[in-house]
Amino acid sequence: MSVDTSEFNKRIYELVLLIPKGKVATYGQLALMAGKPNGARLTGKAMKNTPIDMDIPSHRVVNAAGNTAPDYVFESKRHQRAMLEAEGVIFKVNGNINMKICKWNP
DNA sequence: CACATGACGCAAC
DNA sequence: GGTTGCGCCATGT
Repeated sequence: MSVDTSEFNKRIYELVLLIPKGKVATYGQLALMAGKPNGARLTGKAMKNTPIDMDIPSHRVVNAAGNTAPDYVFESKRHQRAMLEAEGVIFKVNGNINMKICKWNP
């Protein structure tokens, strides 16, 4: 267990908390901000490790393609898409998020 | 200790 | 412009 990983996850959570409503961030984006240019996969692991009990809007984190995560990680059913839509995130007809508009730009 | 897997990203086809 | 393959880091078997 590298201590660095723990710090990384912590940063990821902080960043996710900073994602404004109606916007979404990509794994690569968060990973880059957290100090891991190529740690996109680590971001995913970090999220998976994050208990939904917290106030972390993990549903605002999507992949670069604007595709939402599988339902099994969200114990709260497949709410991710619904929640995002409720927050104003625009989904394209194919089911992907319109990153052009909804991508978080800090 | 080596191989396989994963809420991924980007380059190439 | 959609699809396929390889690469990235960390963890699990």
